[in-house]
Amino acid sequence: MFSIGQLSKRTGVKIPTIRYYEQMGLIDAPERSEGNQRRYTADGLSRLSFIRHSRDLGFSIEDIKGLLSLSQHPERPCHDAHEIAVQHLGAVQDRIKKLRRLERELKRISKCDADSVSECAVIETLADHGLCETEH
Amino acid sequence: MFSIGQLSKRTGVKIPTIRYYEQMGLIDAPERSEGNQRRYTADGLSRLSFIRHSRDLGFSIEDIKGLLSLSQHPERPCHDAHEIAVQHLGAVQDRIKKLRRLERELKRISKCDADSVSECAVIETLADHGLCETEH
DNA sequence: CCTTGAACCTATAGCCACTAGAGGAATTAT
DNA sequence: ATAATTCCTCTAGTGGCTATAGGTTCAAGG
Repeated sequence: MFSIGQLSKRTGVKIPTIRYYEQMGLIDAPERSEGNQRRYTADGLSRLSFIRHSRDLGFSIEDIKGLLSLSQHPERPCHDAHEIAVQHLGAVQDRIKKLRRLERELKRISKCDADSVSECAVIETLADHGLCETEH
Repeated sequence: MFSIGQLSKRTGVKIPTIRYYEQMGLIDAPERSEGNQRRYTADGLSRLSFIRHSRDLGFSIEDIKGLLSLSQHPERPCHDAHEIAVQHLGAVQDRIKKLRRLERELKRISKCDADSVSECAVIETLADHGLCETEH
């Protein structure tokens, strides 16, 4: 039996976040001590680790609800889990593309060696989209 | 003189967002028509374009306030603008790194060809961080 | 057994950068 | 003149937390 603080330390999820997940229905309300404090089992620990890990990978709370309910039904085909992962992969690749364009742009404009703002490439580029090298 | 709708079309910034920027002090409150509707000048247009562009590049509202006040004082050294841009570049590069690790991970786990969830790599990987190839 | 201090409880509000909706007034086109 | 569209303000909601206030319970030391 873990207290919420112990659970937090073991999973790296902050205490208010754990309570938030409970409220959002991601984790079941655990048993309570006589004094009404939450007491978690190993099950709760692994479920929270699953959530933590999924959040690290950028899945939304809604996605995770889906993934969790899948993981609870091992007999079902894993098609749905793939769909969620693949869809997420697409979104991630999009974000990477955009960020790399942005990186190029920022590198370019921060090379500026002007003395005053009037000739500064940072300001100029921000003011005039036409000066950009790439679309974003 | 543009109405807020025309300004929105020209800059691609949604109407409620323009009003939000006004509230946040990013743009000055414009003149009003007799019937109390906002009327913008070319100045307002270019300022909003600047903001739009900066947001596209991922600068925060606070960053943009700084950049705007710099752009308003062309005699000042552009050191500060650089600092903002360079700092932002660092953050962008960090995000890219994380996303690329994540991409690898998602590619790996979505190759799974199991029939049921019980052997599915997606679920397994999410449940057990130890199976990951990379840190994240 | 009693005290102290840490950890816990609930409930509420705040963060960012918007977005949506209600209910009404002004403008524009026909 | 009327109808359609755009505009106004105000309030509340989004996601995923985080912080605060004011109180209760728990575990360890004396």
